[in-house]
Order: sequence, then C-alpha cells, then structure tokens
Amino acid sequence: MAMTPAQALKLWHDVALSRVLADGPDLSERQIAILLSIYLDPPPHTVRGLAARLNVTKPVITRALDTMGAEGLVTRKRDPADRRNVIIQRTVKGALFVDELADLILEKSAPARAGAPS
Amino acid sequence: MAMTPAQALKLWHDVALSRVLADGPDLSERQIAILLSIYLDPPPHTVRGLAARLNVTKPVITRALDTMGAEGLVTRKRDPADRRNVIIQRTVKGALFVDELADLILEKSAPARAGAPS
DNA sequence: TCATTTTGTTTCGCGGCCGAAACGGCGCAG
DNA sequence: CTGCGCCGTTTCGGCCGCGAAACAAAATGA
Repeated sequence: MAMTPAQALKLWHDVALSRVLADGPDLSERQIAILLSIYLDPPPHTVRGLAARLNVTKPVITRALDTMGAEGLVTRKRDPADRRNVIIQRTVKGALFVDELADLILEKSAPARAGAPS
Repeated sequence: MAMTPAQALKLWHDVALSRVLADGPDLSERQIAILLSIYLDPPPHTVRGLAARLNVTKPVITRALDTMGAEGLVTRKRDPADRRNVIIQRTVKGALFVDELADLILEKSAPARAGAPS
C-alpha cells in the first residue's frame, strides 16, 4: 500500500467530493472520527473514554451521539454494572454506513476496475 | 496501491483523528473538497464552476472562500477580461496546508516506518 | 447515614453555515 | 442608450455545534 503525494491527495479529494455529492447524513470530521473510533476500537466505549481519545470535552461527545443516534448510526445504553456509565453500541445501520465508506475509499483508490460492484 | 477494507477505514480514522487533535483550522468536508478542487484541478477556478462541480449553491462557495481566505489558504481576484467573474487563486500558505495533508495521509498509510522524516 | 467524587447531560451565550431570495455590478444584443 | 441576462455577493430567518459552567443521578468512603 504505497502511494505518491499526488495520489494521496487525489484519493482524499475524490472521497470528499463523493461524500459531498451523496445525500447521506453529512457528518463533521469530528463525528467521523468518533464514529470510526466506535467501530474500529474494541468496546466498550464510554462518553468519557471517547472524549479523552479525541481530546475534546464531554458535551461534544454527547451532542455527536445525539446527532448520530438520531440517524440510527449508534445507540446508547446504561451500564448495568455502574449505572453512571453509558455504553455506546454499534447498530446495523452504522455498520452499513462504515462499510459503504470503506467501499468508497477502495473504489477511489483503485479507479476504473472492470466489473463495477452492484 | 491496494488495501483491505480494514486498512482503508483505519487510514481514514487515523487521519481524521490526527486532524481533530491538531489545532490547525478545522475545515468542513465541503471546504476540504473545495480546497482540494482548487489545488488539484487545472485553473482557472470560478465560483460558478466550483458550485457546479460540488453541486451546491453559489453562496456556499462564497462563504467557504470567505473563511479560507481569512485563513490565507486562497485568494480572490477579479477577472480583468470579464469583470463579472472572480478568479480563485492559490496561495503559498494554502499549498503548504495541502502538502501537510498529503504528508499526513502518507504517514498514516505507511505506519511505523523506521526513520521518521523530520 | 451523609459528604464527596465521578459520569453524563443540559443550559447559556456565541458564532458559523445553510438555502432561498434579493441585490448590485457587468457584458451584450438590439 | 436601454433592456435583458449572467456572476458573485449579501441579506434573511433558521438550525447546529462550540466551550464553560451548572446540573442530576449514581457510586464511594468514612
């Protein structure tokens, strides 16, 4: 997985452009970082943990979870062991969104392959 | 330049995370797309052209240029030939920003190389 | 029991971005 | 010269995210 600076920039541009053109939920860069942390890092995920990981305040995480929760990308659940904690959980829709993002990146990194997937 | 879906997502996550942690100007995804279009597509660039390319309204471009212009990433100049047009020009600072983004992507795509570049 | 700490949420004031529409400057055809 | 169309900007009302601080609920320890 080697690439030139020009290739890297073109990849970033193409993906950003596709995401702007698409009419899906337009998440900020922070929200993207939060969402991918949830889906890539091993659980459990808490508000406090995510805030520390991104070096942002807790309300930022709460608001992002509100927005993405309304989109159905994540879910919140009280921790039964310590009811102060909130466990952030993945959803089918969120996993689908992440998969589509991965597909988009791969598509833009390997342009003009023959058989376009459905 | 081949990668697995997991690698693609990790790359996107790491770059987004680095950009969130960094204290540089935090641009929206639209602004990133506009900036990279300016720096990757051949000039000249006009408000109308960028609006059509991103399929957004013209005020979106004007506002993005206001913001990025205040950051010194782009400049506007009247077209002397047709004074209705505005030519968007690149700046040294903008080129530097784009280069740093490319470096970041490359760094995150080739993790843990031995000699870290200065 | 009760004060203290921890966790996540909410409130507050502020600023930025949004789309639609109105606006002013400019070119062009007649 | 004059009316019409194009280009970019500005205005309008509204929505969303921000950080700091106040807040409610739950656990902890004496």
